[in-house]
Amino acid sequence: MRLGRDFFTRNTILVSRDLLGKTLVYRDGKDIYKGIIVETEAYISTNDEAAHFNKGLTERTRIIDEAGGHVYIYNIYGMYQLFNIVAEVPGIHGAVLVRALEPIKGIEKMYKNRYKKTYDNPKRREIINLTNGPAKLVMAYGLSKERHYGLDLATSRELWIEEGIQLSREDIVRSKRINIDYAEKGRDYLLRFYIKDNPFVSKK
DNA sequence: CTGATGATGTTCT
DNA sequence: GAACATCATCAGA
Repeated sequence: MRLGRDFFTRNTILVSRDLLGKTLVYRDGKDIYKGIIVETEAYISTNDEAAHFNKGLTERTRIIDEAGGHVYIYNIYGMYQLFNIVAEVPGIHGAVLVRALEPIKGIEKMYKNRYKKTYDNPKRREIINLTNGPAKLVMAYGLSKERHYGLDLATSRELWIEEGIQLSREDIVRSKRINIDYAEKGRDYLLRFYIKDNPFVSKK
């Protein structure tokens, strides 16, 4: 069952935590991709200099003003794109960065998207490396800002979130976010969540 | 396994 | 003109 609007229009930090264990589904024509979300980060509207929308919205971030459930994809370092999910009700600004997935379906296609070669007796290392980072999962799924920016996960026919695996409290680890040391306010906030001992988590 | 380095171009000042 | 929510690759151990 797809998650509806009510899941996404809650507090950003709760959405970020509750996204763990859920399934990100992408249907591209006849290809279906599925993966369990194993790592997320929350970016919030107050006192968080790491958030792109900290000083108001721009052309890049405008979708964050919409209702929770919309897709925010942006370019980084000139060569990568990262996938985020808008949270909160319209007018409140918050977003969740999806940092890592555990591939469930469409693995052979992901492999081709990532390595540009056919899937044949892959190494374990290559499978882990498919989706264990925020730009990697975008490449594996074949998502892009041009095609998917602004899609609504609550209603889209090609991209949505489903229930996945059941987690208990002790399966969830909370820590500082990655690579935001430039942010004086916010660098030490515990807004990163990941599934304990999952091999696809990007960093310990 | 770890840590260091270079690639690369959009976005915002 | 600087900054940047990253990754692949390489050297060393």
